[in-house]
Amino acid sequence: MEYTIQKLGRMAGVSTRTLRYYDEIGLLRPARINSSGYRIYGPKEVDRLQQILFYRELGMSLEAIREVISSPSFDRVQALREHREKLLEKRAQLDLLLINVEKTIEACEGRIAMSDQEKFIGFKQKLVEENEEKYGREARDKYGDEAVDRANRKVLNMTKEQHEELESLSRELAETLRAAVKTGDPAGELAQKAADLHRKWLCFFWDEYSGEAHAGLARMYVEDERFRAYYDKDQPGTAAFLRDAILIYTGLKE
Amino acid sequence: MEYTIQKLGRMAGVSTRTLRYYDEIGLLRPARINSSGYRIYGPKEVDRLQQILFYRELGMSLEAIREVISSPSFDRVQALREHREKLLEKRAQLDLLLINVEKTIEACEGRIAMSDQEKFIGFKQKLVEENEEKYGREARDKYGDEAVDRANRKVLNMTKEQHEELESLSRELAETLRAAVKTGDPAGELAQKAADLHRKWLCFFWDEYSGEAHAGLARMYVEDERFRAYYDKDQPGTAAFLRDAILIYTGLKE
DNA sequence: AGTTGACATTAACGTAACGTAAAGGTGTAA
DNA sequence: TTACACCTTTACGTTACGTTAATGTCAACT
Repeated sequence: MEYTIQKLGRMAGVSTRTLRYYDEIGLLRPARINSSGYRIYGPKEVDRLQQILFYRELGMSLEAIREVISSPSFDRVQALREHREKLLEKRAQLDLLLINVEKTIEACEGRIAMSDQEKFIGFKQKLVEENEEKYGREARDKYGDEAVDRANRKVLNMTKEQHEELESLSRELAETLRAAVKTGDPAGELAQKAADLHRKWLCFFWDEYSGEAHAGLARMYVEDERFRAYYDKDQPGTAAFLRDAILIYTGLKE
Repeated sequence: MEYTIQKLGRMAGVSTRTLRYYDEIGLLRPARINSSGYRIYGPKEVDRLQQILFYRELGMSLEAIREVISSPSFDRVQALREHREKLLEKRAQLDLLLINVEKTIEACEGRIAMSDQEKFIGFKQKLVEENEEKYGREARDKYGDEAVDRANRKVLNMTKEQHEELESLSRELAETLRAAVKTGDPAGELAQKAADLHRKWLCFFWDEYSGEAHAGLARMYVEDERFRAYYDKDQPGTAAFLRDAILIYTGLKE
């Protein structure tokens, strides 16, 4: 099956300008040019465009997309599996946003209170997106001078190191918490380590740490059933366990 | 609670540059400037930023956001309810994309066939987004000269009229189909009207209509259990009913 | 045979929403 | 007092296209 630029655009839901731009930057070249200079796209281009749109949907830059799908080691099925994972992550984040908006409505109506922290839960998807952009380049640069370059510099929001630390911190927290819940003892070593990791994680966003605020957030995790359902979805009771651990950690257990 | 620019940025997950930009364009002004010229944000600004981020998440332009939330008739709770609806739509579209990626994986592995149309299911969210941008302005312009202006012009992808026609067509199709399913007769008048509406809807994207392709798409809706589950989610049996109606409509019932 | 009107082309300037860098003032902890 | 993380304004750069202009192509109607 062959398509002119408009037909392909209509089918895929993109403008002709977009397709010409993709041609211009070498991201998606037409299969051939007919005698009148028209761009003609074939089945291979259709599939490539689909791949491009998947990556675009996940917030990757066109430059990075081109590097990835033009790589000789590019594995289409593998890429699709990764898309699936990323789309699932995105949906989880969307669910958080939905909880957020529902809670905000109730807060507006004065039925519940809401901390400033809570008001921004679910907006952090950027962390995922930025991640992707960098991984594409890093693979090519093989952790070259860019890493060394940025190492000695401060960046506005977060340096790459901070970002990576945050990622590994999140993972460590999740693992520790999972193990701690199994012990069943919120005063135990593992649980207290989890509370400490949670404090460190918070300090990435807060920068004025107080035990009261920490404990307040912990209570909030549990008191609102919708958030609790989200946090408990892997292991029931996790939110309550973390709250108890934090209350002990901060010495505010009353 | 008061925040400096960086603290607010960290909490909300946006850069300081973004906050300064929002100040510059009058979208989010700080509560006050302290004696050193520092921007200080208060609780009202926190809430306003949250609103801005909700709208931004839904793809609205900053200009349109400002118009909406600065309007004297702006109702915060009403806006939040709309956010909820839009977020739910977005999640539904994400689910379609997930089905798409899963089907594509199977198609890559040669287990199933996939039409070119199917490959782009779930990428149409732009229709929703563009919609929003315009509604914001239209409310202000009161369908002024812009409508007249664009009326006589051809637009690359779709004119506003085409877009609106598509929207109303989609609604009409959904309603007709819902009523037709209740009759239970795919050869009946309502069902055939639904099939005709579906053909018109298709012609917005296809532009080369053929009964075979139409029937092929109809079969596809039903044969794949995942798509079927999606289309049947309001009323079970809808997909199969539509397929039967289309097979009769195209005279290709074999 | 001419005209219309939807399609296609290149070229080039415009735009949104910031990123990034430069040059410098502020606040506090060592 | 020196370091260093914070703040400021100014200004140019970037991405991913939108938009306009000027022009060629093609099938259909008159």
